[in-house]
Amino acid sequence: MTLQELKYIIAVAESRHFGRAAERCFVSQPTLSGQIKKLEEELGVVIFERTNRSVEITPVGEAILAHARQIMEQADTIQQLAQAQQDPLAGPLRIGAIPTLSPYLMPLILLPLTRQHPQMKLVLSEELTDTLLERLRNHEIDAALLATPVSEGELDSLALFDEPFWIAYPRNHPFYEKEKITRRDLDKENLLLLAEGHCLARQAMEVCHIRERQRQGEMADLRASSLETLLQLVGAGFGCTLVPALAMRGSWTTDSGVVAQPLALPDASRRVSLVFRHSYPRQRALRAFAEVMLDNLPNTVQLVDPGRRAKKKTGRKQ
Amino acid sequence: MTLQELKYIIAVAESRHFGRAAERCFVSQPTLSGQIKKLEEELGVVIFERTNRSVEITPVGEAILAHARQIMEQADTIQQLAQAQQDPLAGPLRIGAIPTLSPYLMPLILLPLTRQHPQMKLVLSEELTDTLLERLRNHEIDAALLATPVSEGELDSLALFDEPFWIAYPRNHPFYEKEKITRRDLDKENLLLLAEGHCLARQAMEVCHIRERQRQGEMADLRASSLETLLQLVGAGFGCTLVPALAMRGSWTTDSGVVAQPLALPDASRRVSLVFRHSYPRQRALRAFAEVMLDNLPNTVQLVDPGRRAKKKTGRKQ
DNA sequence: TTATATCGATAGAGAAAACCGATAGAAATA
DNA sequence: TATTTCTATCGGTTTTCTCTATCGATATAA
Repeated sequence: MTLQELKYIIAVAESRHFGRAAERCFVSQPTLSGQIKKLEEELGVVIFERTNRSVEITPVGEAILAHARQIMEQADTIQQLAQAQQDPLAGPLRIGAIPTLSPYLMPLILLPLTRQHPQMKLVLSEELTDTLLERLRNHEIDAALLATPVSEGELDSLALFDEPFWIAYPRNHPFYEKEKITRRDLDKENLLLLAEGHCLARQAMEVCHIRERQRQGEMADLRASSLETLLQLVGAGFGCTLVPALAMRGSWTTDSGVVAQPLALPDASRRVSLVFRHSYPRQRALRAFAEVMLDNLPNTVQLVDPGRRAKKKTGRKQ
Repeated sequence: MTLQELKYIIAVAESRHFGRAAERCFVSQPTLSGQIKKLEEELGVVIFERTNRSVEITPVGEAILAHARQIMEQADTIQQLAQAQQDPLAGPLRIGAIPTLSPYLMPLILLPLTRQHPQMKLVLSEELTDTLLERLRNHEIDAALLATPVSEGELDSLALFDEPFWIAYPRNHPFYEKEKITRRDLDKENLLLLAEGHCLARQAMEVCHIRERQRQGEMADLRASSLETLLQLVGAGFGCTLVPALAMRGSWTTDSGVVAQPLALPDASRRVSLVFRHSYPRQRALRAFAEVMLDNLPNTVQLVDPGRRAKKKTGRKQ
């Protein structure tokens, strides 16, 4: 049995004429006759009772026809499903992001995204890097916004931007007087860190040349579970900390006694990338998503493609 | 899209392994890979996301799969429909019969039929010859029991038996004294006839050498609408009439003052045949039906195949 | 009755496809 | 590094589908 054969019997049943049915199916009449005969032989059933001047469907034929119509309907639905999917942006895109990035980046891009790609739907999740990588491998999410590099064989990543780390300290702190804060300044400080598992904690230690062991002894009991908590701790005078630039776009200085200022260190930043499975089929959708992100980032971050901002402006003028 | 391709994606989805799926479909792995790739290209959609060590179905693939399963289910149903139909006796057989035959023949065969072919279902109808022929042409019935010959190009007929005409007359009629009734006797009689349209009326006139015109003038007002009525008229003394042998198997003589006796005329009979469309596909079912009929006829009729009764008896002894 | 037209079935040839075995290529495992 | 395990790819073969041309039967028209 073939979908084609079912199409043929539907055509014959509706036109009650082999010639016209063949025409409707864009095949010759012998082709159609042959195929129907083949189907009838395969099923061992006569579907059409035909003489030279009449084609009538048998009772079994009628029953078969009903199912054939349903099959063709289902097949149509499959075609339509595929068609709807053709727009690579359509269909929900499941994106995960790390907690030190998601709450500050997503608000910047959600509105522009719905403006530029109204058909695109996002399903967001916020998890630690390791969890995101596992969900990525399990096909539970389509892509993740991470601080890279991450070592994963079957994952590809698209580098988006470098996000500098700022130093946050209480207003009564000596840093408040300084214009430039160097690494030597940092070495003397009590650096507050995020809880285990946050990549930002490890990166902050690297920037400040703090070794794991040294840290553990010192202040294992003072690790915050979120950036917001961390800044509360800073405001309460427990120390200072490194925060990613995007988290500092509010008016933290005036509100809570916490001052943030850029670090005068060349490598005090993290590279944010969009990570996805090497075999992921809708990479065009991901790229469109990334484009919108890059077009809506503040100047506090440096795009990996430095020519991008210029391009964007000239693009708008044309 | 092909039913085969849908089978393939179902197999891959269920085994999550191209090699094993191919094995399950009795094809080689390259064949299956190629077919799935072709389907994906045709739909413009990736159904399976595959790496060297994992095969995962995409969300669209999942949706397509659901419909594919429904399609295969419908296809299975078609196969089963055809299978059930394979028994040519199964499925209702729509049989029409003329009114002068049906009430006397059918009671003889219904019981033996259900005994011999329990799966066979009959749908009976009783109409005049012309109506039956038209319903036959319109595919509203599958076969008709008629007095033949009937001139119809696209119809075939299977001759069953010759049913003699008997003469029925009131008990006080001079025929009661006679042992043999010849055509010369008939000529003098007032012959009652069935209403227009009954083939029996025409046949009776032919047997008695009555011409149409002559008849019309004489007794246009005395034509019965059924054999029962006709016999009532005979009993009431309005004349005598010809009745087919099967209608005379009861005890008419004693009950109603009507006497029936065979005619001593060689051609005073009608040939009863099973008539069906030349293109009718279930002729084996008809033949089985005819066999049961022939095996259960009384000796008052002559089978067309004279060796039949003997065969039947020897058959039972073995 | 004889020509003409219509319709489905059939025959033979050509084109398309499905399929297979062998093998490449990539990744994990030993 | 060698081996194993997968899927993808490559030629070549076989099957199937499709075509044109034609037959045979029937109905219509002359």
